Amino acid sequence: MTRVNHTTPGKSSDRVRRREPERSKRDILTAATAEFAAKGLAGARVDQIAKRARINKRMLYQYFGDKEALWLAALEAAYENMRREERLLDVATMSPREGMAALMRFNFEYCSSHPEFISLLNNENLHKAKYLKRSKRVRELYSPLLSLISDLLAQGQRSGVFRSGVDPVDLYLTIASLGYFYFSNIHTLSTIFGRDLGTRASRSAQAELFVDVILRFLAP
Amino acid sequence: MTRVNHTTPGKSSDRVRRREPERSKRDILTAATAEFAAKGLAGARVDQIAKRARINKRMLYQYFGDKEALWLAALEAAYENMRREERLLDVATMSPREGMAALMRFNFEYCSSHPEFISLLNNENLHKAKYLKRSKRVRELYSPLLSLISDLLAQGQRSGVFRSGVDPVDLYLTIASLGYFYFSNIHTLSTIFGRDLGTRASRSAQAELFVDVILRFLAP
Amino acid sequence: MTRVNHTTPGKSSDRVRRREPERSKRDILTAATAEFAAKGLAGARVDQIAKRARINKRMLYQYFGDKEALWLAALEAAYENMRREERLLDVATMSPREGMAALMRFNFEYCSSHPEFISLLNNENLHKAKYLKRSKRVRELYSPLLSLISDLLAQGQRSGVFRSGVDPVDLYLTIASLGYFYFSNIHTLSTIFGRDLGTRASRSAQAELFVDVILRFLAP
Amino acid sequence: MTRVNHTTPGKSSDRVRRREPERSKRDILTAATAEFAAKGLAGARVDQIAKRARINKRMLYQYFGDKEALWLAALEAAYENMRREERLLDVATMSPREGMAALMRFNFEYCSSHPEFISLLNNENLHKAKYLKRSKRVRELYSPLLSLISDLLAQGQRSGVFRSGVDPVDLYLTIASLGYFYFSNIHTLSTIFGRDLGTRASRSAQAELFVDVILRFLAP
DNA sequence: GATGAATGAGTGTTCATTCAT
DNA sequence: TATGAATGAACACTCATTCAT
Repeated sequence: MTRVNHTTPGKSSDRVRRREPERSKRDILTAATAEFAAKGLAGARVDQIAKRARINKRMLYQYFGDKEALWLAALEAAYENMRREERLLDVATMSPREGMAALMRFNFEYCSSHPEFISLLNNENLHKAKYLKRSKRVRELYSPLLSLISDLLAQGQRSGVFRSGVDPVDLYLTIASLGYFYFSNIHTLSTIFGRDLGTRASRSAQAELFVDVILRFLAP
Repeated sequence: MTRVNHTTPGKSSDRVRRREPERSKRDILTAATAEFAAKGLAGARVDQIAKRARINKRMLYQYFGDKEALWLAALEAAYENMRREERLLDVATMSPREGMAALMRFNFEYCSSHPEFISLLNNENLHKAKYLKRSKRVRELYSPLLSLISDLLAQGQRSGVFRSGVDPVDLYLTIASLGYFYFSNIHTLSTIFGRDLGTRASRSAQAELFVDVILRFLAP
Repeated sequence: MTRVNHTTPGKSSDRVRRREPERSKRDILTAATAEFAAKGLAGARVDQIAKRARINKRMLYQYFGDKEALWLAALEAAYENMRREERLLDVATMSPREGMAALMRFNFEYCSSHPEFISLLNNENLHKAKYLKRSKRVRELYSPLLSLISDLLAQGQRSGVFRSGVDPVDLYLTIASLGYFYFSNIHTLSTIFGRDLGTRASRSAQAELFVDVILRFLAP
Repeated sequence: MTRVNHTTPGKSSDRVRRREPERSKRDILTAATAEFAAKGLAGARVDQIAKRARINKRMLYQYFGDKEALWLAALEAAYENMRREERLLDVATMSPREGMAALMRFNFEYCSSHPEFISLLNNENLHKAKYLKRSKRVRELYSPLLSLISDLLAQGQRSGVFRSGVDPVDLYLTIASLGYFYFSNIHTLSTIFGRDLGTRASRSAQAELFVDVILRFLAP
């Protein structure tokens, strides 16, 4: 019944992980993202998140407060990750048409390879953005993106490849729509149309179609 | 132990409704649609559905089997309602450009006025269309719609207002994307952009923008 | 919605059975016996009994009162049926040893072919004979049986084939034990011994063994 | 909302028991055995078991899985307890006749003092040994018992006190029948014969009668 | 007499969260 | 810091019984 613990704190070979709060936190967030994405906020199970993260449930509450706060943390991380990768595109160095095409393709492909992003956003909208409204960070992420689109639009107009009169927010919404919807509804659409929309060929053709939609919309 | 019933026999507005199975069934489906749309499949509460429908919970199980079967019934009804209203547009009698614009506007406005449709579809996709796959009816609803789009496209090509080479399914996906995404993500987008995208003015402007996107895409 | 009923009461070809209360009652009792025997009093479902009997549930309550009264009715019927068949043996005309052997074999075989008898008795004992105590009829059934055993014993003692000093109730309990236990516990015993005790060969050998036990017990 | 705890920390008789999983498990099993024995599997209430065990219902599911697994655990424990006590008899050191008499008496008395054993077995047979079939442990308990009976039989035959030609399994079934039936049906039998079969005098006389039955059966 | 829709009190089971160790 | 046993409130689902028609 008595348990003697011979491990020395700091020893990396400890069977029980100790004093690695940052790693524990990251593991929890990764596990939470997977669980929330797979089952939604209501369907996700705190026990399952703790098990996936291989941490004790108590830690989860210690680090994040409660399930809802953990949800917000996962949501913020999803937004940040998306925008971070988007920034890496370095669209500013491209030609206006190439830049717009790259933005469209990135949005489409990111949605394809990050279903958790779509799932978290859909569920957050189910809750009328209740949790996102508490976030101070996410709103700031969109300002640089809209600036970038504005710059591309202005540059394209000057060089005559884009028409004038297109609002950057309108354009962003159009790009986002085309990128998001296909994967948000891929399971119902595949079922209804009787074919798998997730194959590489389908996705690739669809991406180019949507690039075409955008460029025709912007054409003078 | 004694139960006093103050209702008058024969009065149709009795608080306790009896012997009206069809009405009970309809009430359950209406209540279920509202509850599922508001909270998702996992978040919805059977007790709450029964209370909203003003029926005994037992009836719900008698008529629909279980929560999941009720979910599928609500989902099927949502699809059918959408396609039924769409058919009432009578697009076939319009000019090709008017018809396409009407389809785009209808999709956008239906999503606007039927948030439950979006919510149910999103949640069904969270479950990878598990329940929709059991449905025999929904798949049949899309065939007439695609025929209609094909006819409009062909007619527009013959009269020179549309270019050739546009696939009907691609076009449908584009229309659906633009109609769906805006309202699917309206809460997060409103939060991020700091303004209410749900106002009449916003919606109206957005609808015309998306009609423009579609017509430019189809233009020769 | 309106339903016109053209059937005349008394017509035997009615789709809906009418005015056959005795048959309905018998059907209910048969169905109840099967359901109670299969699942016990607590596990049996009134809905299932009504469905098996092909009658409306309301009839069941009309004829029998409630589930517990129906249980007692089934229990009484089981006892009566057993003793009725036993009387048909006409043991009184046999020699003492043949008569005792016949009683033993009958008990064993009746338990074999009427598992519902065992099941109902076991369940009634689970309830500490709570329902049987309300019965006025069952107690009377045993008096003739004990008289019969007494007569056989006396006759056998006079003719020298049985020893004296054997109490009729003791003997009855011994016979009943050997007949009952094997089939009451046939599933657990078959599982533990790894062989099916329900085969015709097993049963037949066992019956003769138990006849032997009884006759050796009675032998001078 | 506020919760007042009047218990003194450190006192071992705390009303709220904590951190004693083994004791909790044992308490659950004890409570389950009592509840199952009193009401059968279908009639037993998980709530009641939790209340009797003075544990939270959740623990019951944590430790045993579900009601049916708990049933099997109680059933296995009942078998093991019976065979464990039987082994303590140390029959092997007795004379053959004394040994057989001791086995018969033990079986009879164990059934008398452990009505839960009979009740659990009866209910398991109602379910056609569905749960016992999943058990790997119970089958092993019977092998030593049959060996013991075989040894006693052989020894008694060599010393001339038993006849030959008696099968150990047949003998075991006879002993078990005589021990089991009387108590399995004690309530219905007491009701029918109009006297309490559970008195010390009745039981004692009955035990000796059944010992007599066995010894006469084995006599040369 | 006969129907089956309707009911309220429960039934087994699960959950997010807390607390003694 | 870390553990996992413990909790109470709910959850989906079921039941014997009643009642309007």
